[in-house]
Amino acid sequence: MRETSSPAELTDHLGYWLRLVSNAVSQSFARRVEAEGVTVAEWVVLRALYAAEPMAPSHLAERMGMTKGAISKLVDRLVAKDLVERREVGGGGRRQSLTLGPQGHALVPQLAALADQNDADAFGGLAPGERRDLKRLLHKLAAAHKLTAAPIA
Amino acid sequence: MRETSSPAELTDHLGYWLRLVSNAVSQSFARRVEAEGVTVAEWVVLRALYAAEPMAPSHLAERMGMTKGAISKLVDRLVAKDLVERREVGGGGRRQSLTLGPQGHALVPQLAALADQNDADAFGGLAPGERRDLKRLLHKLAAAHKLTAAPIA
DNA sequence: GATATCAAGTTGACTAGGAAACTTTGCTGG
DNA sequence: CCAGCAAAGTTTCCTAGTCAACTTGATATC
Repeated sequence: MRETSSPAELTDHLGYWLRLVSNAVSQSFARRVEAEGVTVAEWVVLRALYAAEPMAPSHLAERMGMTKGAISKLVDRLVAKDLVERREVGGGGRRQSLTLGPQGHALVPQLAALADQNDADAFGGLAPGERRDLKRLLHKLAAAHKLTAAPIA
Repeated sequence: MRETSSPAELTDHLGYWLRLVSNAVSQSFARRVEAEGVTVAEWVVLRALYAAEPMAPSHLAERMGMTKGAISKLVDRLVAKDLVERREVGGGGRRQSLTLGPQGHALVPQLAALADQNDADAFGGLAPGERRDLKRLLHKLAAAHKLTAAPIA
C-alpha cells in the first residue's frame, strides 16, 4: 500500500532486508572458516558427514541443494585437502561412499565452535525473546516453503 | 547451551535458518526477473539509477557492496542490453555518468511489480503482525551491523 | 538373455564475481 | 611548474557454481 504510483523502493521489501542481513552474517562466517582453510560449502559437507557417515555424493547434492557436478568438484577439493575419503562401494560399482578422514573428523568441532561464535556475534544484539521470535518466524517461513535442504548459493 | 559436548548441528544456528530462507526467497525472485532477461544484480542497478540518475560506477559499487571490477562488467552487460547508457563526463575525463536508457526506464516498474509479487508470495504465510515483527528484527540487526549497502553476493 | 532405460558420477563450456595489477587523469604540495 | 599521489575504470587471472553432454554400471521389460 504505497501512496504514490512510483515503483517500490528496494528497501520496501522484506526480502531486501532478509538478504542484506543474511549476506552479512554468511560473509562474516565465511571469513572465519576460510581462516581455517575451508569454505562454507566445504564446512557444510564436513558437518553432514560428521552426522551421518558414510554418505553418497548424490545424497549430499540433494541435501545441500547443489548439482551433482558441483558436489563432484567440491568433494575433489576436500579429498585433495585430506579431509574426506572417497571410496567406491560394491565390486567395481560406480556408487561412492564418502567418509571423513581423521583430519576432517578433528576439524568439525573446531569449525562448529566458529559457527557458534558467529551466531553469537551476529544475533547478540537481539534480546533472548527477540532471538526466539526470529527463530520461530524463520522456521515458519521455511515450513511454508517446504525448505529442508541447505542451499549454499 | 547444549547438554552434550558434541558440536552444534547446522540447524542449531539462527544463521542457518536465515540463510536457508533468504536463499529461497532470493532464488525465487531471481527466477522471476530472469524470465524478463535480467539478473538480480542488474535489477538492483536499474532500480538505483531509476531513483538517482545519473550515477558514477564507483558510487554504484559502494552502494551495492561490489567491487568496481564487477560493476565495470555488470555495466557492460547492461549497456549491451540497451538498458543503460554510459557517458564520459567532463572533457575527456575518465569519470563516467550512468543513466537509464528508455528501455531500461520502462523496465523498472515492471520489475518492481515482480519484486512486490515475490515479497507477497514469500511472506504471505505470515500474519501482518508477524511481518511487522520480522521487519523490525531485521532492521535492528542491520543497524547493529551498520549495514547500509545492498550486497548481492 | 538381449535390449532399453535409468541413475551416478565426471567433464567441459560458460557465468558472475573477487583480488590485484595496470592505465589514465586530475589534484595537490613544494 | 611539475612531481607524485590518489581515484576511477579496465583487465587479467582465479574461484565456485550451473547446465548439459557423456560414460558406465544397474535394472527392468519383453
